[in-house]
Formats: sequence, structure tokens, C-alpha cells
Amino acid sequence: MMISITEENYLKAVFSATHLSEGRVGNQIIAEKLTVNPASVTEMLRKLQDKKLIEYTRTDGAKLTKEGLKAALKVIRKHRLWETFLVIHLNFKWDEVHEVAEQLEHIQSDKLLDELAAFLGNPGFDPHGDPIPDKNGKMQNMKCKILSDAAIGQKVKVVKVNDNAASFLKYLDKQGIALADKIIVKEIQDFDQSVLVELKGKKEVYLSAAAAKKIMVE
Amino acid sequence: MMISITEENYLKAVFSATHLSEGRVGNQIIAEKLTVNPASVTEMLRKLQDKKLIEYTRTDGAKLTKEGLKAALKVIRKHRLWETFLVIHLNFKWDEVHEVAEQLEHIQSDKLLDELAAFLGNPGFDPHGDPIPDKNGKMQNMKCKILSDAAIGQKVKVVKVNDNAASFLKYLDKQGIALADKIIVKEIQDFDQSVLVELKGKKEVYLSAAAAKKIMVE
DNA sequence: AATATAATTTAGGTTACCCAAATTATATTA
DNA sequence: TAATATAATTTGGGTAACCTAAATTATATT
Ligand SMILES: [Mn+2]
Ligand SMILES: [Mn+2]
Ligand SMILES: [Mn+2]
Ligand SMILES: [Mn+2]
Repeated sequence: MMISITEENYLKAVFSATHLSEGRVGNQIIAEKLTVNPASVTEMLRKLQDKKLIEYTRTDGAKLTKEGLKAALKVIRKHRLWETFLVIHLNFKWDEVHEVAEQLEHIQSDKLLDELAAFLGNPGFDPHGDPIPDKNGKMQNMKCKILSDAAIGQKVKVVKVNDNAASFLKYLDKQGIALADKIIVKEIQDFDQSVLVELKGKKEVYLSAAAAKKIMVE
Repeated sequence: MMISITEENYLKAVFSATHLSEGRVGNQIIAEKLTVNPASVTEMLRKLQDKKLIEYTRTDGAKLTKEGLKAALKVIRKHRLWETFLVIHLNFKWDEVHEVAEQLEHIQSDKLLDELAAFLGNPGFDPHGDPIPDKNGKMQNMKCKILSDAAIGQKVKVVKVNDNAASFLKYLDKQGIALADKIIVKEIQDFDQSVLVELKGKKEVYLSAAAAKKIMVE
């Protein structure tokens, strides 16, 4: 069965909206994610249902079928492998990879996918700490929590960021925070939930509550 | 100015049909190259003329403008760099790369293009011996000729193939002929122009006239 | 010059995508 | 329960890239 680029993007959107909540998504959320008109979403969700890639009812919204999930995970696997390639081998910064990966994830070639994964050493995580699904769609699950939930005095390791926007990633660069860094939670301010952390080299920085919610640690 | 994937493919077709003859192409040739209806070609060539990417008249056919040539060469550069990457780093055979490169050549990212070229060491030729345009569109020109035109007794080096079809490339693999191989022309049969060549290891094989015309040597 | 052949264009569709605005269904709230 | 807000669907329309068949225009051949 042939899945178009647009269809792949819709499947990804359904996945990312449902994989945490285990529920269903409405048209609006998807329309927003894809910056597309809700009418277009209705049209496309119907088509994806005809293709048995999602289940869809007007009232409950959409969720992926087994087939649809497989397809979505394959696209995500490609996306994250390409991001990894760009950072490790082509001197891209972690805030520069997403746009290009959005294009590369739609290249169709099983051999390319397998060889790329092998070339990279079958990595488990991408440059943002997101798990890379394996050939069967399995992802390593990490028992991490948001930095805001860490106890004061705890020494934690940064393992993932929840926001891949270039602006946020550059902000972390400027603060001197990178994936795999070990940091110590010194204080959490009562009045604004901002977090004071100690980085390597004893450097201390304040992170806003919003920023601290986007940093995952273990 | 935005150039769609389809438009890029038309520009490539115009290029490959004109760059040798220095002339112009008619609708029919392009229709054939792209396996598309001549009427569709008329439509698209008009559009490309509006965009100032080609010059086009009904009687003389189409040729690229300076702008159009630049765009076409950029796509070709990407195509050949990706083919090189696939062969050198991802274990692709030279008969497996073309299809995937047809997709990869449309990825839009100047940084990706620059970094990929640098990663490969700015190669001058692709796995089929085709020259790779540099950033400014300049290609190394090679003074080579078809194997059929080599003199008997001459020792020549295989530098390029004129047919990238998987069937032909696999045939060469089977015969034991690869790029950069040195071969000796032993005989050319009068009655069918077939060529007897000596490969390394003294092995001798007959190549049909058709095959010999698709092998470039120097 | 007349005619035959080849190339191109016109005319009228199709499919896959998109959007704005109007309508209808479902929740909320008063 | 009725009024109102929110969500989903329908209607109507648009674009890009293709298609076929028929008409037109160029180029060759007699
Ligand atoms: Mn990404
Ligand atoms: Mn990522
Ligand atoms: Mn190729
Ligand atoms: Mn090639």
C-alpha cells in the first residue's frame, strides 16, 4: 500500500497526539499541529480510515490502527536517524536538524533505512534524547522526569528535551546545558517555580519554570 | 523563487537533452524522458518560461536560461553526491543508487549540500563516472571516448558508463568490468562490431557493439 | 505547390491536495 | 431547560500536475 508524504505527516501527528494519553485526537489538534485547515483534516482522516490506518469517529476522534502505528513509527525512526546522522557526521547543531529531517523522513528505501541505522551503530536515542524506534517499532523506555520534579540537592543527568524549537535549544546552548550533562538542583523558588542549578565547573544558572519543564532528567 | 520537485525534474530533462547538442529540445523528447504526455509538457514548459527558467518557442523547442541552468546543475550535483555517499558509506552497489538519489536530489538545504560534499571530500565524479558539478556549477571535463572507438592493441582505462540502468550495470559486474579498471582492446569483429577485451588477470571477454558504446575510456 | 507526416496545442477531464465560510452537532452554562 | 459556546462537518471553490482525444500548425516528401 502506498502512503503519500501528506498521509505520513498526518499519521505522525495522530501518533504524537495520542501516544502519551493513550486516547484519541480531535480534528482541531491535528489541524493545529500541521497548520492546516480543519476541513482538510476531516477529509484526510476519512481517507486514512478507508485505508485502515486509523480508526475514526466524529465524536471520539482518531487513533492509529496497528498498521497505522507501524507506518508512523517507521517515519519517526527515519526522522530521528537522519537527525542523528546530521549531528554526528555533518556538523549540524541540534537546533538545525529538525527542518531537514522533516524532508528526509519521507525518502522511501528500506535498504537506505537499514544501512543508515547500521552506519550510525543502531543508536537508541536522537540528538534531542528522543528514543529511536528499532526495526520492529520498539523504543527503549527511559524512566526520566522533568527537572521541575527533581528533589533539591539531587544530582541528575540531562537525558532529553521536550521542545525541539531552535529558540529553546539555542537558549540551552547559551546556558551551557547539553544532553548527558550532570547537574545539581540547588533551589526551587517558591514564588515562580524557577530552578537554580549547578552545572559542571560550579557555574550556577537560574532556569524559568517553563524551561525546567522542558528538560528531562534521570 | 520556489521550484517544485516536478519543475526540477523538467529542468533536469531539458538539461540532459541539450547539454551535449548545445541545441534545444522539443516536447516529445521530454515527454518520453519523463514518461509524461506531450500535452503536459507544453503546460509545464510554459510555466517554466514564465518563471524565466527556460526559453521556449513552439518551433525551436526549449533551452535553459542562465537561472534554469544553475537550478538544474544544483539538482544534478545533489543527485551525484548522494549516489557517491550511498556507494562509499552505505554499501550500495552502483546499480542500486539511482532510484534513491532521484528522491534525495530534491531535499532542500544548502547546509546539507555543503556539508555532504565536504564529508565526501568534494568528489569530482560519481559512481558511474559522471562529473559532479561544484558549487558554481563547474564540472571537470574529461577527454574520454567510447570503447568502440579505441584502437586495437590500446590499453585504456574505464572512466564512465553512459547507461545507468541496473540491468546494464549488473551485466558489467558479471563480466568483471568496473570503473577505473585498465583493459586492453584485442579485436573488433568486422561483422558485428563486437569488441574483444582483455581484463586484469588475462581474462578475455566479448562485448557487444551496444555494450561497447556505453563504456567510456581514456 | 500539394499532400503526407510529425509535433504541438486546445479542450475537457481526474486526482490529490488545500482553504474560507456556512451549517450542524455537542457541551456548557445560566 | 434554554441559551450560548465549542467542535465537527459540509458546501463551494481553488491549484498543481497529470490524462485523452481532437484540432491545429510545422516540416518533409512528392
Ligand atoms: Mn525533529
Ligand atoms: Mn529529534
Ligand atoms: Mn543517477
Ligand atoms: Mn550517476
